[in-house]
Amino acid sequence: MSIETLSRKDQINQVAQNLFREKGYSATSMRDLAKAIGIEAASLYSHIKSKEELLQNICFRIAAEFFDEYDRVQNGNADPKLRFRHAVTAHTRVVASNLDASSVFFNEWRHLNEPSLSEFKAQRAAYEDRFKNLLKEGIEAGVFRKVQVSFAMRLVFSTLNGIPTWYRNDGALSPDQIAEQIADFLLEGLLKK
Amino acid sequence: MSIETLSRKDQINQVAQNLFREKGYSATSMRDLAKAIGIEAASLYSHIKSKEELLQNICFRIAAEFFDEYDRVQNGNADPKLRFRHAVTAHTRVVASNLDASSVFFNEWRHLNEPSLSEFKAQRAAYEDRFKNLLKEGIEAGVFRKVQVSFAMRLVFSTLNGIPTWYRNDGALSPDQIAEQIADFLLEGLLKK
DNA sequence: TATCTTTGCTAACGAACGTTAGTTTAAACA
DNA sequence: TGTTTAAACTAACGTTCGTTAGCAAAGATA
Repeated sequence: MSIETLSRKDQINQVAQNLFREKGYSATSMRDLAKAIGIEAASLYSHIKSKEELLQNICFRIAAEFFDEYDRVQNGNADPKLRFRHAVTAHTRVVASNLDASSVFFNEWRHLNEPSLSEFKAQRAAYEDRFKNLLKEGIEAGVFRKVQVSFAMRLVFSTLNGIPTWYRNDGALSPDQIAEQIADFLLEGLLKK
Repeated sequence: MSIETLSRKDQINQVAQNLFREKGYSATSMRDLAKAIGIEAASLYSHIKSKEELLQNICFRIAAEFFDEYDRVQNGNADPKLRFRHAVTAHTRVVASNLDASSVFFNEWRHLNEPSLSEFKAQRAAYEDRFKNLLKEGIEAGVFRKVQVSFAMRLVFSTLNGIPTWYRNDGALSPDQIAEQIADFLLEGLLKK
């Protein structure tokens, strides 16, 4: 969907995602946002309630995408290695296909106020727990090395959540391609066997 | 060195590191900073030139630490695997021992103005090149899998630069300990061999 | 065409921003 | 002790902030 066919409200959300990512939430003024769209700052308020509402929408929409994509690829039948791979590739695809929103999700969530802030943290913790369980199952099945589950989960998410710092979705590598390569990297490591 | 024995200027830098990390550079006001120290905002300017000078000092001091620690552990004699391990553990130690400054270095550098911004990017690129070369040597020596060097470097730094999002230097795990474990993770991967 | 609703505008509010000027206090030194 | 210097203070500057009020234009509906 090109940007011209979006409703103004959707357009505001999309441009806000991009500006919040590039400049940060606090350093992005409503006048910056309005100017990027081509209207006056006050006109934004015909479509949105507040600046923070924009941040909330961005953070919780992409959070829902993470959950949805995870649930879609976890049918519960596969072995631990494959289930972990599916989770990693699902997460990677969501990030790589939504670079602006993901960046905001990873870096700007702290500017949420209560009660959104607590809700955000709760959802994130629940999502992280799913990956911890996958790691635990892999270790118990003897497929993964005996690493600390919580520690490994943090390293995995560090790797995945850094994607927006370097990946450009410009056709050179598709989201699906980097998803598979990142899964290989996490599972196999750098060393040749 | 406890915070009481610091010069006021060093104290300002230290508190600024912490606030810039916790709230972000733009969301941290000079009044916030002054209040955390226990003086008035205007009094800060007896010791510093500007808010941006604080950011510059933080970013370039930790950048120098990265280079220094890298150079210290690279004597050039070791094999590719060990040289890579030394680079990773050196980087990790600097991050884990300077969580506030590292966070600012990773996340707030974009608020630098020219010419500091270009200088920052140049230094970072030079540092990243050292890791790319280590990866290239490891692949050519047949020790590392044949991955894209630039891609692997990005994944490595994503893993390392995410440390401040989860690590607390509270004695449970020392910087040296996580450095070794992270190096294992990057080299060996999750799968049991 | 007449009416209603949506979407934009200009103007402005009160608050917070980084920073400067000018002054007072405290510390260091003669 | 008297003098100099460093480091704090109060007050305020011009700017920008998110947001609101009130009004005009444009589009949809009757």
